[in-house]
Amino acid sequence: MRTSWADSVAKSASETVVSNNNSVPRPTRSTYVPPHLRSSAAADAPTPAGTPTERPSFNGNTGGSRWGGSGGTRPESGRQGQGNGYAAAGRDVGANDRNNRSGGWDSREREVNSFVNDDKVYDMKQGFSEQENTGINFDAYDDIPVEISGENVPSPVNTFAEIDLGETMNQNIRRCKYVKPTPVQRYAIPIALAGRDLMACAQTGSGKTAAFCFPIISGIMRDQYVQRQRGGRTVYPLGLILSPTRELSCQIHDEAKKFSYQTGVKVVVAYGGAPINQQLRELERGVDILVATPGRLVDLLERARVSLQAIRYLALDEADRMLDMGFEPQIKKIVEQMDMPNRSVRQTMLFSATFPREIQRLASDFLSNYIFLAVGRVGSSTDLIVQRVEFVPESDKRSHLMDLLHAQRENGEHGKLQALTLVFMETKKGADSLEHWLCINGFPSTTIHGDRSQQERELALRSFKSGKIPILVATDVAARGLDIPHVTHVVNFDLPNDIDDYVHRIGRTGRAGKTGLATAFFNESNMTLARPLAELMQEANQEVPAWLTHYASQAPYGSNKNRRSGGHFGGCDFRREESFGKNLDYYGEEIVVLHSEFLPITVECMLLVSQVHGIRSSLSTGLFFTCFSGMYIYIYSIGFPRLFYVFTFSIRF
DNA sequence: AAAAAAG
Repeated sequence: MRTSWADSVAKSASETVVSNNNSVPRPTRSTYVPPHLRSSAAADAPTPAGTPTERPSFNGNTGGSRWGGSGGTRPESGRQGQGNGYAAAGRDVGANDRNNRSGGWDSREREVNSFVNDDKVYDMKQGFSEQENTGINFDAYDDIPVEISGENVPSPVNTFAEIDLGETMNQNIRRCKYVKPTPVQRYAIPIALAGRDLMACAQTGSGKTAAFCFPIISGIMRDQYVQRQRGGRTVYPLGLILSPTRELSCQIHDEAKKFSYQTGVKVVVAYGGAPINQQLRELERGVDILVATPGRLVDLLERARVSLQAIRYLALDEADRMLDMGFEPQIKKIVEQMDMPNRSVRQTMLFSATFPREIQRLASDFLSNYIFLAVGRVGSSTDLIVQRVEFVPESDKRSHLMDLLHAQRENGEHGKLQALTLVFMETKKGADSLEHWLCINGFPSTTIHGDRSQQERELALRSFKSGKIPILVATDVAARGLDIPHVTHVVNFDLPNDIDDYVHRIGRTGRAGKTGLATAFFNESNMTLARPLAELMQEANQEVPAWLTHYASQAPYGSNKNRRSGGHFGGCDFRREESFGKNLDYYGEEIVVLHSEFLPITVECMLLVSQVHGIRSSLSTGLFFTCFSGMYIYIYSIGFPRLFYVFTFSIRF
C-alpha cells in the first residue's frame, strides 16, 4: 500500500483523534423508534405541507400512518439488543408488522448521536473561532436571484416553521444550527413536499443536501404503511440518493443521518473501494434511504441484495456529472432498466450547481411534469469568491505555487486559523508528484485521486479537513460537492477543459456564505477556456486581466460545451428555449431547427447516406432526437442555416 | 485526454 510521508504524519495524529471521535460506541443496530412515536404516533406524525402527492398511494393502502396504529407497536421492549425479534434481519413479517425496516425498541441512547462527532471535531480544531462554527452566514443569501418554471409551482416559504416537518425533525434542524432556510431550501422543500419532480440548479454549500433530504425523510415518516415483501436477503429501500464520488456519498450519508436522528428512518451508505460485507450487513439491518455510488449499487442489484421496487424517492446529486458520458449508461441502467418504479410513480429530484442543456435533455427522461429551479450561485459568481487568473507557463507552475504558499504563510492572513489550500491538478500522476515535491519543500500536503485506495483517500480527506495537513492536492474527484469548511484558497494549478468544472472546483471555497480565494494558472494550453473564463469572471464582477480579455476576443466561439447560459445561474430551463419541442417532439415534422449551441460543427460529418430509418440516440453533445429518413433538417452550427437531407443518422462518440 | 465508478 502506497502511503505518502504526509499521510504517515497524519495517521499518527488522526488516529488519536479518530478514537476520540468514536468514543460513543456504535450500537449493533441503529434504527430506532422514539418513544413518542411508539403508541399514539398518529397525533405526532408530521403534517405534510402543501397538497399531497398526486401519485397513486403506494399500495392503495390507506391504513393510517406508518408510525400510527397499534399493529406492531409495543410499549416496551421485552428483549435487549440482538435478541430483539423485531430487529432480526430474517424474521417473519407478520400481518401486523407495519415496519419491517425499523429496528427495535431500544432506549433512545442506542442510536448514535450524529451530532456528537461535530462537537468533538470542533473542539479539536482549537484554531477555529466560535463564531465560525455557528452555521451559515445568512446575510450572504439576501437578494439571490431565483428562476423558477413549471406548472403550478408551490409557493416558497420563509421559515422552517412554515414547513413544519414534525417535532423530531424540527429539533434536528435546530441541532444543525439552521436558523432559516437557504434560498434553495425555501423553494425546493415545498416543491418536494408537494410530491413534485424537481430539477434544481444550486451551488453545493447552499444547503442542497438538506433541500432533498428533509422532504424524503419526512415523506417516509408520513407515508402510509406499506406491507413489504422480503425475498431472502433482499432489502427494499424507499429512497435512493446517488452521487458521483464515494466521498460525496459519505458526506450525504453523514448529513442525512443528522437530519433523520431519532425519526426511525434508517439511512445506509454503499460505495466502492470499501469491503462489501460490512455494507451488506448494514443493509440487512434495514434501510429506508440508500445513499450510493453507481458502481456499487449496480453490484448490489446484480447480487439481488437490493431491490429498487419500493423506491418512491430518487435524488441525483451532482446530476450533470451523473449524466455525462462516463456515468450516463450506468445511471440509465439503474433508473430505467432495473426494477425501479417508473417516473410517474416515484418522485425524482435532480440537483447540481450547473445544468448544461444537453444534460437537461437527458435528465428530462427521468422526470415527469417537473419544476425547474435555479438559484443564483451563492459563492461562485458572487463577491464571496475572489477569482484571480495568472499567466503561468507550464514550467513555472511549481515555483509560482511555492511563492503563493510562502506569501500565504507569511501574511498569516487568517490569523491563527488554519488556512486550508486545495490544489487541483489534471492528472493523478501529476497530483502525486506535486504532493511529494511540496512535502520535501517544507509544505506538508496530501493527495486525493482515483488511484489511491479508499482508505488512503479517506485519510487524506480527514487530515485535510481537520487542518492537520493544510494542503490537499486533488484531481477532479474532489471537484464536486465536497463540503470542506475553512478552505480559504483553491488553486487551479491545471485548469479544467470545461468551464463548468471550473465552477465546481472554485465552489470548494466560499462555502456557507464565507469568503474565499480562487487562483488559476493559465497558459497556452488553456486557450479554449479563455472566452468562457473571461465571461464568467466578468459576470461575477471579477477583475479580468487585459491579456485574458485579449485571448478571449481572439478565441473562436467555442462549441456549446464551453459556453454558459443563464446569466448568473448554473443554467436555465431548456424547455423555455424556443426550439424546445421542435427538437424533442417533432415526429411527423419534416424540418428540424437546431441551434448552433446544440451541435458542434462536426455534426455535418455525422449525416451519412443510408436507407435505414432514423434512429433515436444521442450525439456526443448529449443531444437527443429522433430522426426519420427523408427528413429535412436545418443546422445552424456553421453560422448560417444549411439544409440537409437525412438518410440516416450516424452517431459518433 | 483525464477522471470517476465494481473487483
